[in-house]
Amino acid sequence: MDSMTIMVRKQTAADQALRLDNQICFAVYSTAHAFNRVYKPLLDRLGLTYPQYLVMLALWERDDVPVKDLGERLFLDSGTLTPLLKRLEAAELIKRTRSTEDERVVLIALTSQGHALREKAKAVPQSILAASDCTVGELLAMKDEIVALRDRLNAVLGE
Amino acid sequence: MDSMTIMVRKQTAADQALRLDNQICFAVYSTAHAFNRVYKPLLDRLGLTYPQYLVMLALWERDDVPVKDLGERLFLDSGTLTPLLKRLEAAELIKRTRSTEDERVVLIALTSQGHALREKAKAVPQSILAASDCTVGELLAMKDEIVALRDRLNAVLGE
DNA sequence: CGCAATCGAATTGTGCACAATATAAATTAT
DNA sequence: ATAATTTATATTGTGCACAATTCGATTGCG
Repeated sequence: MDSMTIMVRKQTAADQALRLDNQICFAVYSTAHAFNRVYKPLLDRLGLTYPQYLVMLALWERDDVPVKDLGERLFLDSGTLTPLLKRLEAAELIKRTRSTEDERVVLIALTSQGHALREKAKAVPQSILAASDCTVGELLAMKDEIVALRDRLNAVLGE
Repeated sequence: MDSMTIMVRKQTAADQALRLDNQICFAVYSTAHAFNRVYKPLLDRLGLTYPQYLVMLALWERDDVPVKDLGERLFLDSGTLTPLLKRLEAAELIKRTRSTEDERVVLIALTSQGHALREKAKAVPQSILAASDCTVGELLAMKDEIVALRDRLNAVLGE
């Protein structure tokens, strides 16, 4: 009966551990979807998807950069970025040009329309802040915790 | 010059607000990807993707449930779940059967292999906990904050 | 110098994620 | 009971996301 009790306790601990890890990862996963759904109607007006919006945000801070650079800033690879960037080029928000110095790299630059879209995009953040129903301070604190977690996870991936 | 100063200040505030909201949503978005990448090698051994793993976790807690139920628990719709569940059925982890009481609903039940996979899955959470490099308490606190944020976002979507 | 190794993008194939639509079954209203 | 509406799932089309592979350009090493 002792050994049986121990077995039952071990199973319970494993179950709870599994449940815990799931809850945290699932919390992040489902919150990302929730954000996406809140952003969607706002970004529809700009003609952007959320990943495209992220790319534009990155480019508004610094453009004329290689695809590789964008990928490192956004944690995305060329398999994701290449078709996305082609769609942004088709929408005439960016221009893709091969570097003359190194023919392997493709430089991404904003068009005048791409720059102009920044003004319209300024309406977006207030709506999100309102939807989150948090103070700026609370969100900043959460962000720092989440980023710290992300960076530890990414550190494990880099061995 | 006064009016110009005001304009400049307004622009700076808008820029910062936009940057802030971006950082929080992007933090969640990029952390979800980081989790996915950490899970992948572990779940490969089980023959599951991360969304499939979430479905299995939900079913291990309660199965013989309609697709609708799963969708509500995971915040996913039938367009996502139907093909995913068909793949799990092809892998012989679940069985999909029309309810006899209400022919509209499809009930999802675990097969014996589906139940059995639970034992192998218990190896997963420890690795994730180790990768996160956090204490259980820290992760629980973060989870609660993130879930609270998610629920507020979802509340806005439901009007 | 020449050639292997590396590098940056692009391509291919699989699997979500969701909007919009379709369809069949059940419920409600008339 | 028949029509209109609602409900649960399935289908279609678009757009990520990433592993694996390919390809041309560049770098390094002997």
